[in-house]
Amino acid sequence: MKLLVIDGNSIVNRAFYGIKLLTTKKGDYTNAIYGFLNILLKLEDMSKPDAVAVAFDVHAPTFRHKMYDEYKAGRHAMPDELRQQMPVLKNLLHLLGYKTVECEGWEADDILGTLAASCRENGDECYIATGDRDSLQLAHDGVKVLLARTKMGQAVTDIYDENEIIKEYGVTPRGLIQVKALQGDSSDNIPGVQGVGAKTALDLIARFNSVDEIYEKLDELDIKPGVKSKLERDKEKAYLSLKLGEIVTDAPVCTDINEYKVSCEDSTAAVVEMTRLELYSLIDKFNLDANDAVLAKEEEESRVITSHICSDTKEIFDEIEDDKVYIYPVIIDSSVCNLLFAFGDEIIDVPAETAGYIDFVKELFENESIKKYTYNSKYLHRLAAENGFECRGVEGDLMLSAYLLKPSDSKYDIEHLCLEYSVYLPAFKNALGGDDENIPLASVLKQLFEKTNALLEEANQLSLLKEIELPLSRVLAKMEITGFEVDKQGIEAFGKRLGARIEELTKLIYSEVGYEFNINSPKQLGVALFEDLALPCKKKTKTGYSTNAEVLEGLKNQHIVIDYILEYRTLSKLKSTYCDGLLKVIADDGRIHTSFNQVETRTGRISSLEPNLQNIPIRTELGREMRKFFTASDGNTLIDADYSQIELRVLADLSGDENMINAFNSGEDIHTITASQVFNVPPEFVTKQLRSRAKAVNFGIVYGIGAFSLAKDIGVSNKEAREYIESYLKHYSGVDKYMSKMIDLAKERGYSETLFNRRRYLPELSSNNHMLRSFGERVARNMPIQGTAADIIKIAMVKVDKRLTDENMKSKLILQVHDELIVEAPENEAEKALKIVTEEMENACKMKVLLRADGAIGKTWYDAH
DNA sequence: TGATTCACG
DNA sequence: ACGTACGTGAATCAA
Repeated sequence: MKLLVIDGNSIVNRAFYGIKLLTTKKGDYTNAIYGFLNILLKLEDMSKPDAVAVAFDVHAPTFRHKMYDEYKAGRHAMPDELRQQMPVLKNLLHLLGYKTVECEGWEADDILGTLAASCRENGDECYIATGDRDSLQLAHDGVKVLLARTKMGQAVTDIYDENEIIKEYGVTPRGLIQVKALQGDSSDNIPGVQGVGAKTALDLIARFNSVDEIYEKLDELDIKPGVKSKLERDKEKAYLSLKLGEIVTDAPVCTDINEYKVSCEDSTAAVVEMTRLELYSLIDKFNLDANDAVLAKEEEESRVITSHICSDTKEIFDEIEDDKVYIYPVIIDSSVCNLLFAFGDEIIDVPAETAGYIDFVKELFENESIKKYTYNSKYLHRLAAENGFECRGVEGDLMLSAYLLKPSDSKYDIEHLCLEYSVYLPAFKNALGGDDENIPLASVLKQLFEKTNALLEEANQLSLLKEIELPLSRVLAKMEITGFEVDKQGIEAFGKRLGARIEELTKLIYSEVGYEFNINSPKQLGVALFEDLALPCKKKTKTGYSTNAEVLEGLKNQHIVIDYILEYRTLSKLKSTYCDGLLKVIADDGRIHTSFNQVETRTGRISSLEPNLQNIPIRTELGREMRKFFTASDGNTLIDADYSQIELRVLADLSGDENMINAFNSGEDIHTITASQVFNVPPEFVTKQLRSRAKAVNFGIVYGIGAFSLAKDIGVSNKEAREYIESYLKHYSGVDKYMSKMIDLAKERGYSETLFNRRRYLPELSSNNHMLRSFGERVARNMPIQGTAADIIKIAMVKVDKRLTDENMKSKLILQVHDELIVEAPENEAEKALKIVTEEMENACKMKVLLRADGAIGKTWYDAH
C-alpha cells in the first residue's frame, strides 16, 4: 500500500502565494482552492497512492483576530483572503472524498511524522508532500518527500528519497536532525550551539555523523579550536535541541491506511460546489461530470426558496412544528422591524405594517412554549419591551453564539457566518422576480444553529450562552429602552460656559504663538510649538511631533502657552464630546438611550455606543460636573453601586494565593497591605506615596506588567520598578505561579478562558514576532481576570433585574459601567432597591474571597457615586 | 479611512 | 535586539 500525506497548510500557502488572487463573480476568493487542488492532482500523478491524508494545523492561522496597529508588523497572520478559503477548501476536499486530519494542540508536522512512522512500521510506502524542507528528515526506508518549491518562477516538485538527500546535503535524513540540533532554528525556538551556522553544522555531521559521536570524543576529532570551544560551551543546549527537534510520532490520529482511501460518495455535491466556485476546469480534471451540476442546478432551481408576504398571521402558528420557530428580524429602524419566519425552504415575511402586527407579535412572544431561534435577540426584546410585553422562550441567538465561539471577530452578519461555518447561502429567486436579499439570510438560520451549537457544546459554552448571555440580552434591551434622564438646560449652560473660556484661550494662544492656526490639529500645533516657538521636542509619532498631554506636561514650565493649550484641550474635549455630543442624542422623552453592544469586546465586557455612557468624566472635578446633569426623573432617585476591587479579588480567587485571600478577608485596604508587604514596612507606616505606588503595582499585575511601564507610571527608576515587581511576586507567590500557568495553558490550548468558560483565542502566542508574542502573553494573563469580572457583573445584572421584577418593583436598571450598576428607583423604593442591587452583586457567585459592592442613593449621578 | 488624542473601567 | 500595561468609543484632522 502507498499513502500520500499532504502538509495542508504548507501546500495551501504555496498555492495562495503562487497564484494571483482569483474571485468568483460574487467576490469570494478562490485562488488557494484552485491552486491546492491542482497541486493535489499533480502529487497524486507523481506518487500514484492508494490513499491520501491531508493534514492541517488546527489553530493559530485559521483564527481571525483584531490587533493593534503597532502589532500589525511581521507576517504572523494569515491574510483574510486566504483565511476565508480554508473552510471552503476543507469542505470541498470532503465532498471529493479526501480525509483531512486535524488535531487540536498538534501541528501538521506532528501528523506527518506520525503517519510516516506508522507506514514504516507496517511496511507501507509513504509520500510526504510539503513545501517545508524541515520535513526532509522524514525520508528513509519507504518514506519519500515530495518537496514543492519555486524554481525560476515555475512551480516544481522534487522527489527526495534517502539517496537524493545524501547527494544534495552530504548527510542522511537522520543526519539533518543532528544538523538542526547544532545549527538551531529560531522559528521553532530551538537554540542550537551559538555561533554554529548551517555550513559548520553540515560539515560536522557529514564528517562525524551525529551529535553523540561528536561529543563522545570531542578532544580527538579534527575540529577547529574555535568551533570546539563553542561546542563545549553549549553541550547542554545541543542535547536540548536534539530533544526539541525530535519528530513527533505519537499524535493521536488514525493510522489505518484504509481509512484514507479516497472515496467520493456524492460527486454531484462536489461538482455543484466547484461550479459555485466557478472552478470549471477542475471538474474535468477530477473526472467529474459537469452535467451533474446542470442537473443539480435545475433541481436547485426547482426547489427555490419561496417567500410570501403573510396575509393572515394565523398562518404562522399553523406552520410551527415541534414548537420551534426561526425568526430573522429585518430592522427598519429602532422601533420598527419586519419579521421573517423560516420554515424549511419556505419563508414567510411579516412586515411591520401587517394588520394586527403587534397583537400577533405579542401572542407569539408571550407564548413561552414556542422556542425562538433568532439573530439579535436583543432586538426582539426591544420590540416587546417597547410595546409593553415580554419575549419569552428565546433559546438561541446566532449573533451571541458566534461571538462566544470567536470573540475576536469584527462582524457577525449571516454572510460571514455562512463562510465561517461552511453553510451554503443560496441565492434568492422567487416566482415574482423579487430580490429581497434578506430571504436567503433567514433560510440558513437552522443550519447555522446546528453547526454553532455543536461547537459551543464542544467548548463547554452552552451554559455561558443560556445562563448569562441570552438572559442578559433581555436586560440590556430594557435598559436601552428605559434610558437615562438628563438635564438638557444644564448641559447647554455648561457648554456655553466652556465655550466662552475656550474663546478666551484661543485668543491667548494665538497671541502667544504670534499667528492664528487650528489648535485642534496636532500637526499645526506641533509646528507652532516645536518650530515657531522652538520648544524642545521629546517624542515623535509616525506622522510628526507628538503633542499629547504627557509631552505637554513635560514642557509646562518652558512656556505659558503650554498651560493654555492643556486647558484648551480639556475644555474642548468636554464641550465637543460631552456637551455637544450628548445634546445631539437626547430623545424626545428627555432621556438618553445608549445602545449596548454585547458582541464587541474580546474579554466579554459590554460596550456602550451612540452615545458612550461608559466614559462620562469623573477623574477631574470639572469633568465630574457633567454627572450633575444625569438625573433621576421626578419622584425617583438613582442608586449607584460599584464593586470594590473586583479584578484583584478575582485574581485572588483564580490564583488561590493565600496571602492575597487573607488580605482581602481581613477587610483592610488592599493597597496599604500590598505596600506594607512589598516595601517591608508596618501597615501604620505606609505613606500616601507608598500606597499609591503599591496601587500602581496592583494594577500593573492585572495588566501583565513590565518594569519599564511601571517605572514610567510611578516615576521611579527602572531598577526600582523591577525590585517592586520582584518583591510583589515573592510575597504573592501564588499569583506568580498562576500567571506563568496561564501563559503555558494558553500556549498549549491556543486560547485563554474565564471562570465561566468564555474564551479568547490567542494566535499571537505562536508568533515569531517578539512584540506580538509578548502582547499575547500579557493578554493571556489579563483576559481571565478582566473576563471573569465581566462575567460576574453580567450575572449580577440578570439577578438584579430578576429580583426587581419578581418583587413587583418599579425600579429599573439603567446603566452598567464595567464594575458599576445604576438603577433608577421611585423614592419610596430606594432603600430596598439599594439593598437588592448590592446583595445581588455581592452574591453573583461564590468565590474564595468576598465580593464587596458599595452603593449610594442620590438625585444625580454625581451625588449617587 | 487612518492617525491622534483623550474620556472611562 | 526590541519596545514597553488590559479593555473600550468619539471627535477631529488630513489625505
